Amino acid sequence: MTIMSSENIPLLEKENLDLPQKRGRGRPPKDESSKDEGNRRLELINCAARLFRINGFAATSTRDIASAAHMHSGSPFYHFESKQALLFEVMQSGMHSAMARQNQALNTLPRHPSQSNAKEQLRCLIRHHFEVLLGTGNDFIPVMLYEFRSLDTHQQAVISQLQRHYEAPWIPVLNELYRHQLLSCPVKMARLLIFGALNWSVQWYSAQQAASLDELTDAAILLFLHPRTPSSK
Amino acid sequence: MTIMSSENIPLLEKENLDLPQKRGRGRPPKDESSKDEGNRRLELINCAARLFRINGFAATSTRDIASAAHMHSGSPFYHFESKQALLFEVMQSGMHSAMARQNQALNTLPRHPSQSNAKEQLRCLIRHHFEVLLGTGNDFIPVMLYEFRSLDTHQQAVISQLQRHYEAPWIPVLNELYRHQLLSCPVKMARLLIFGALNWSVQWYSAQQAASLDELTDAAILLFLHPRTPSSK
DNA sequence: TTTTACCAAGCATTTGCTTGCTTAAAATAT
DNA sequence: ATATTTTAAGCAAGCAAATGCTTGGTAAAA
Repeated sequence: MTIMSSENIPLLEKENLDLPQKRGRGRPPKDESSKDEGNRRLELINCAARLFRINGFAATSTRDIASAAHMHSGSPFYHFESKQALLFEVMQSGMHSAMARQNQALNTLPRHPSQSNAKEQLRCLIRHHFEVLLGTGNDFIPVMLYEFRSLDTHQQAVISQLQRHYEAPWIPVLNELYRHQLLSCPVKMARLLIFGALNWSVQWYSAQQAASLDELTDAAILLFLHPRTPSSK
Repeated sequence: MTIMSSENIPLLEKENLDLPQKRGRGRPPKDESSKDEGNRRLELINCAARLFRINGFAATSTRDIASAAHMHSGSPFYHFESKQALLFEVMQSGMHSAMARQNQALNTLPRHPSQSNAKEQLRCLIRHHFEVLLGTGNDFIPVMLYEFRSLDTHQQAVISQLQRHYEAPWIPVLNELYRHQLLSCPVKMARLLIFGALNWSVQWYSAQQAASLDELTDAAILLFLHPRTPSSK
């Protein structure tokens, strides 16, 4: 972003003069559901995630982020020690949220109903991953996928660890499918290629005009899984 | 990159004082194979491609590029009107080169040997695409894939057009495979998912330690294509 | 009175790009 | 063959804007 001369946010500055709270200076009221912990901080993370996703990390200035959160240019550095630390927080909170929701999605599946529900488990994992990648307001994971190199080596190690945790539930499922010959490609390679196919969707998917996430999931299953019994159906 | 105080390239400045040609000022000799057209300009494109790939477009300064090409900070602007124009050139020349080599690769295939060599054609296309993505010194296409948003709308349209040309030969091949039920997923979706799986490899592939490009190609074929005849062996 | 959450102002770099000049090879004229 | 002009390629210096971040203050809630 360019073309903005020093400290703007001009509209809000004028508009809110007569509003009761002005949402600016001073300690915020502790009212409303008590857990106010990091309310403004969270807003910064959300705004940063959106801007990082749209413009990329290096092309987004801390002034852009502050402005999107209706702050002045120096204020984000009260909440985060650096721009890079903010990026790191975006990725970390995105991963934790994604992992929590993945486990939740897996738990809704019927509990070990005999052997080969591996296919249904894969469908569930893929469907949820599309949600994480393409769902509205889910900017965190795309940022993680496309701005990994902007982290320092230590931060990269932490995120890699989280990614390994996220992918862990996929491995036994893929192994099972390989055992039953629904998957012909060795599991290690299959995992890399499948995640690639899914992750790349953030490049071309647009909510309007394109297929639904369910249809995407069906297509992916058709592409990756080979129906072993020609006698079926 | 940072930490370098004004106009450096200090080593070359001193070292080459007594060398005959100093490779700097003045018109370059027209010798050697006559076609010298844009020799220095080409060097800039190569250096820019490498740096853009490693650090990203926004995180690479024009000073970094100049320095990598052993020039001073303003000199690239003799050859290119802007940093963005240089990015555009990187992508364009990368696409033209990739398209030329793709056609060349397809032409080495045996000419229409009866019907179903579609599988061999797909293998050829995938193998070549891996080469384009992962071959040594091929920074151009990865830059195109990951820095598309840094172009303006007109440039994006031009590159999209080139991409459509590049993907054109894939479509009849995929249609043929779908007709023969070697591919179960509708062609349009299959194309998007397959390119995703391949393109994503630039994120994880490393020449040492990993598989060869041939092995990658085999794995991809195994994942995407369903062997229709269980009797075939 | 302490703490939280910010604002106001600005500093030090970095960055994209410009301007004016220089050098040496190539083209042309003598 | 020599002298002159032209041109490709770049250097040297720097400007204006943008950027990451710091410092000192301040209002309000606890």
